[in-house]
Amino acid sequence: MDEQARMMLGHIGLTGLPHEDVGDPDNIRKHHNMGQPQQDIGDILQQIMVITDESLDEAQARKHALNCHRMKPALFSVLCEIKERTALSIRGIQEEDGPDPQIMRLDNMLLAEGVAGPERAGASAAAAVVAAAAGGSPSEGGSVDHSEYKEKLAQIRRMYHAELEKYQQACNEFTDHVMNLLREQSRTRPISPKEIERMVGIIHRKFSTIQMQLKQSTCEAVMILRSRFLDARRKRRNFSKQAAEVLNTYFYSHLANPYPSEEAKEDLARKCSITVSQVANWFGNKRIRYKRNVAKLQEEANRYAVKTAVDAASVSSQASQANSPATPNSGGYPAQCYTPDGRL
DNA sequence: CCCGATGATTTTAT
DNA sequence: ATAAAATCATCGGG
Repeated sequence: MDEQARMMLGHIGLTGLPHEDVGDPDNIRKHHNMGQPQQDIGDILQQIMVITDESLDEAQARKHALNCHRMKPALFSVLCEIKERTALSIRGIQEEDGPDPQIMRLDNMLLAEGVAGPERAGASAAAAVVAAAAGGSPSEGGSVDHSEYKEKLAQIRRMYHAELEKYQQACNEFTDHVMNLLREQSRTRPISPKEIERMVGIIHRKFSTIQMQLKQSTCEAVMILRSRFLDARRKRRNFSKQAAEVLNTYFYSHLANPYPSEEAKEDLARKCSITVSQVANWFGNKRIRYKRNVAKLQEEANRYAVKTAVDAASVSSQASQANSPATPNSGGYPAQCYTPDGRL
């Protein structure tokens, strides 16, 4: 972890001390016009530079030595000045910390699915979702089918929470460590609380991207589980013969406008022992499939009409003028098409 | 086991 | 919000 912390500090440049500036004593003298022997400053700087490469115990001793060095206050002020000059470029980095729509989306989904949120309440919420998704089973034993689903969902939730806690803990640990490190270092170089805060923000963002991956994969797992157990297509049963009879009767007697009102749908649902949404599904399917069939059959009729017309024409080729209208379409056979009329 | 029928869901357009 | 269209997944007969 120490190694990581050091690397992170180095990468992010939170030190605020570009190496070129620090490593060059002449540069410092330019900034700070003091006639000290550059040997001293160079020595101190050298120690600072190597200190991060040492083990913690070793570094502890060195740090102590540095802190007691007679040049320390002067160096500190030099560092302050250098930092002041470089501060502008650091300020240039925009914080830009939005609520992140991606993670919000995932959070909402997990919450809705009952993976996140309270322990038991989550299960009931999920059950509610299940019931809603099923569109209200007619009389099917609902909870029986969902026991396995709920079990697996709980399993996912446990895993999710365990991982989340692990990440949280690691994040806190790491943050603490970095903050301690920065506080420690603030004795020898200028680090404002605001910068520490910024560092914490950076760390949290890093960890939150990891968290997002966790949430992403959890969402994926839940969706797979959902489709595996909850998709009503997987346990569909055909309606009874008489139900089909009732529905077809209504459809064909309202062929001009086969859009039953809400009331009519309720009536049909009652007669067929199915739900209103099932009635709506049925009519949706029926309309499109009837239309498709009509279109298909009509096209077929047209094809054959064309063919017979062509045949007839070629047979009676000696005839001076073809008297046929040459428009063999208009297969008015299933003329009862509901589409042309306005529906609304 | 193949294939069309069929109920349900998802996507698209208005 | 609603319906059409596309698609999915199962059923049921050959």
